[in-house]
Amino acid sequence: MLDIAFIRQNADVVRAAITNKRIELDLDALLAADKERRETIAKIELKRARKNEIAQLIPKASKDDRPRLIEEGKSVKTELEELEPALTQAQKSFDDLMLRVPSIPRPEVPVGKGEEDNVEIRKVGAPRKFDFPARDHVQLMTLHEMVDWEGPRKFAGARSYALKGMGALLEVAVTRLALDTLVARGLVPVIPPVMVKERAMQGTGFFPLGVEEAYSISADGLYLVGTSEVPLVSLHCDETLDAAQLPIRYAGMSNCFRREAGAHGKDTKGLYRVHQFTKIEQVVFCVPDEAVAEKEHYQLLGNAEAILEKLEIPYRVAIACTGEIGLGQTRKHEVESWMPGRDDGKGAYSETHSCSTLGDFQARRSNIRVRMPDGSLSYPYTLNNTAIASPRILIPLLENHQQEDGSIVLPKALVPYMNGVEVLKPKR
RNA sequence: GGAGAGGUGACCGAGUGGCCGAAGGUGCAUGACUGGAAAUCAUGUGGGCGGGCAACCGUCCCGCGAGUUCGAAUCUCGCCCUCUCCGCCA
Repeated sequence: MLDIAFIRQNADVVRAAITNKRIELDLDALLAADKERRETIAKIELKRARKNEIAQLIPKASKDDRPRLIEEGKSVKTELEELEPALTQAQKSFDDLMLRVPSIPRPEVPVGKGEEDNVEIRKVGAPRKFDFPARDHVQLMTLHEMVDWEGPRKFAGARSYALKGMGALLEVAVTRLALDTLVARGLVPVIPPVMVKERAMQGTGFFPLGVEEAYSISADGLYLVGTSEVPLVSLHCDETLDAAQLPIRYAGMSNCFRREAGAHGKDTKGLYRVHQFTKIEQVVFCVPDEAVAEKEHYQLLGNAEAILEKLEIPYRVAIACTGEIGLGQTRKHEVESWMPGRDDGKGAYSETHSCSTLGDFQARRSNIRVRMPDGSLSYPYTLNNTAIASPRILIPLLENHQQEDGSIVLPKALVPYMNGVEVLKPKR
């Protein structure tokens, strides 16, 4: 959410952000609703002032004056009752529109429509050249009996799966490796609720635009989160943090649930796009200072890269263009891991991490404030980045480390987490 | 799920219809006192929204939402949350 005063004074900037982020929103409707709302407030407050005045006069008034005042009180009350619905309505449409106003992309974010307009920043590690026909993760996982593809589809539907055997152990291993890496770097591990109220989804910017993407538990009015960013940020909703306690850095671990509405037929093969997965997510609250946020952002990015390096997976980093960044994000870097089996075996870099700065967008929506050293109140900035998401990360892990006979040589850093197993041998 | 208790400012806690944005205390800030500190004394000490360059003014907020009333922290109804006991249970 943006400050309405900022929107009024910088309508052009906001308009550009709406266009560039490809958001559907009529800014003029918002400005009109704002005007309407303020004018109505002015009218109503005048009446309320009179109402309060009368109420104070009555106990002091003489017996003769009393009936007259009570009568006036009654009529003011009636007048107020006539005015108030207009305010409620104006406020409601104002609020609805405000929730759809995007944050302003930072200057370094390239303007663009889609993925093809993202700008690569660097490549780390070279894609491996195979001197044998490389298998994709579906073949490898089948060979190793790491996953049950068929069973779950009978009782849980499309895009469901069950990791088993070494597949299950690998997920535990990579998540623990990621978590340990973050803890060593000072993040506080958190296992938060994954069922949350609407306000958390709204507070973090996923609602109202993303309602279709979330599973809802209607009996209890709850939603399953698509990332632990939602509960982690919400942990501090309605709080006033002290600047001295910032930055707060969390490493959340949770299952994530996504309906993948609108992705029908896309990435249906394998474990790239699934409804339920496990993710370690980094979330940071910092003081509202661009330089500080900048530092935190690159630190989060660095953490993710460190994990990929431990897993010996080649990757590249790109900055996402305006059309690819979310409503609240002011800047997003994507880390794309090399997946040899993608693109019909030609291999491709594909997203495994996403590192975002949101400015005070989420803090405003979630009512999280910070008391600055000078005593003033402000909104903290929030940032987040994936540390690891599985099973997606298993795709590059298996595909990059496969041998001709189908065995997998595990990266050294992972071996302790696999109880000393260095090579996974195919079962078939 | 059943029975009961409770939700007031940073915290504790008073307040059962007008003089309550809210006593008192604690904490905090500033000043006085002190060599310095403690203690003491004095003063100050919430937020949202609207208006205003500002000083400031108005309005709203005593868990949330409706209602009664000229007037609600105080009365009524619904909801949420916390705690205790019982039941159930990984």
